[in-house]
Amino acid sequence: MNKPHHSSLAAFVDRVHATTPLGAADLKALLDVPSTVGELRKSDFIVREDETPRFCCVLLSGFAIRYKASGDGGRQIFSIHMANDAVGLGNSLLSKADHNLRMLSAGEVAFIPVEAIRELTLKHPALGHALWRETLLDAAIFREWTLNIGRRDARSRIAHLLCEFALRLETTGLGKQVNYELPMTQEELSDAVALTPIHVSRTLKSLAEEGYISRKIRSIRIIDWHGLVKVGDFDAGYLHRG
Amino acid sequence: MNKPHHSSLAAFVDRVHATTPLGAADLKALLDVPSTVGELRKSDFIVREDETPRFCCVLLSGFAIRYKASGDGGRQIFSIHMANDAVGLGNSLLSKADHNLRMLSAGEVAFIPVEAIRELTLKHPALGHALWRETLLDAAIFREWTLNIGRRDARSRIAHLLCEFALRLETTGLGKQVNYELPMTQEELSDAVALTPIHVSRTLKSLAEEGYISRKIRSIRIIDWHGLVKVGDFDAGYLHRG
DNA sequence: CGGGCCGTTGAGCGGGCTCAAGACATGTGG
DNA sequence: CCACATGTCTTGAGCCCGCTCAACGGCCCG
Repeated sequence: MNKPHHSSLAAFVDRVHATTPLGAADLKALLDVPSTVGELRKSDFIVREDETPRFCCVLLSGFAIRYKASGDGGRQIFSIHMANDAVGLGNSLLSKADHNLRMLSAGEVAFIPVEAIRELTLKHPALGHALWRETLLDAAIFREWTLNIGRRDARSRIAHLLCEFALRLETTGLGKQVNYELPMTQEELSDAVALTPIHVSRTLKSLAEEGYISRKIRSIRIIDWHGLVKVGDFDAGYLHRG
Repeated sequence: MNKPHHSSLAAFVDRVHATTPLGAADLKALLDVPSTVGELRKSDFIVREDETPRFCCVLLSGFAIRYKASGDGGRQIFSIHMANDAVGLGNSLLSKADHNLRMLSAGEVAFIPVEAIRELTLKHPALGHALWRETLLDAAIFREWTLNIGRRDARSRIAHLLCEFALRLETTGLGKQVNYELPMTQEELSDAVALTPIHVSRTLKSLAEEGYISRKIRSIRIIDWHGLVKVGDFDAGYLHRG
């Protein structure tokens, strides 16, 4: 977390503008919001549960997860974030973080003080509206995630996650839809889909044997996209992609 | 959905003001937002998936649920709403509803046109901020809900839901913490905790046999609050109650 | 070459599901 | 008031998906 950096948010601003068109003044204000860029390492915390969040962050590179632990040590991952996602908007406006936000890989993060966000939304209502919508899009993805965990079996859950990840990576320009690198271990995957790592391993294997995917370590290649979509009960509508 | 009604939002406005203090002008603006009150019956839809939401609503009485169905007919309930909850804020700012919003019981609903909400937030940034926070509080509850489904066993899931409901009913003045009416069938309960209705029945029975609760039809009495809290791995922090 | 991770595989168990029937409520019309 | 229908809750019996425990193999990095 060192030098102030102004151009780093450009890609993020573009994305917000694409989902919620903004005026020039609003765009400039968002682009010029004070922020510091930090290089985080794998497993670093961005926000820890019960802390008072002081920053809201934009992920510039790398991957991050949001999660919470249950009393008996179980962990549930709520979302996986990638470049140009605003993470911790949800946490930062509340006085106390209710979940953890942590790097899945090494990466760069732009830290924006919460007061700056607050000031921004009060001076630029349209911008407040746009950021609000940003958190709502996030919530829509999260609802599908919950449906996935609650009402689908292991095969569908994993297939669904693979489809979602493929599309989200592609929309942010981080990989080809049918061939990408999963930035997490099977244990982390299991915490995302609420299964055992062992069962994740077996399920991935069977998806490969049935010809839906092939894989080398964490590199996923989707061989039968339509088949995988069907297995995963996947309907991209909830991603609200243009 | 008939006569305009101005005082009906008073309790809702009070609640927003309590969680996010607002100035007099903002309070008045929110209180005077155009709305129509409708009497809905049990099972009526407020918003249906894939529709374009035209209203955002405040529940004045009765109970409502948000849910989504999976391809094979499974249903996942995401939240249960009660009096003075703003429902459909999350849906209404997006162009297409990604989930269903439906009455669990008969009740009154105040419908606020989405354009009115938009206008309100642009003219009164502090109000926009407050409503945004309202949706974030909702999201915090939802995360715990997902953790519940993903990482706890049947006993804990149901105990947790009973605890959450007890506290939320009490904070909105709808019942005593240890003695209240569950406004839903066991089948609906099962869609909330991602179990089978049969297993819900058995689990409720065993919670009763072990002395945590007693029940008559859908009337729940919590006998051992601390015990139930422990079984449910319940920590009220996520409710962000003052 | 040794020590961590990580992923794979096997064997056995068990929590929650399925299928099916019966017991209770509630409401409706006669 | 009863007869009946419908929806809800309960109980039983058996099975299977996913979990647990445990061992092994591959890979990376010192």
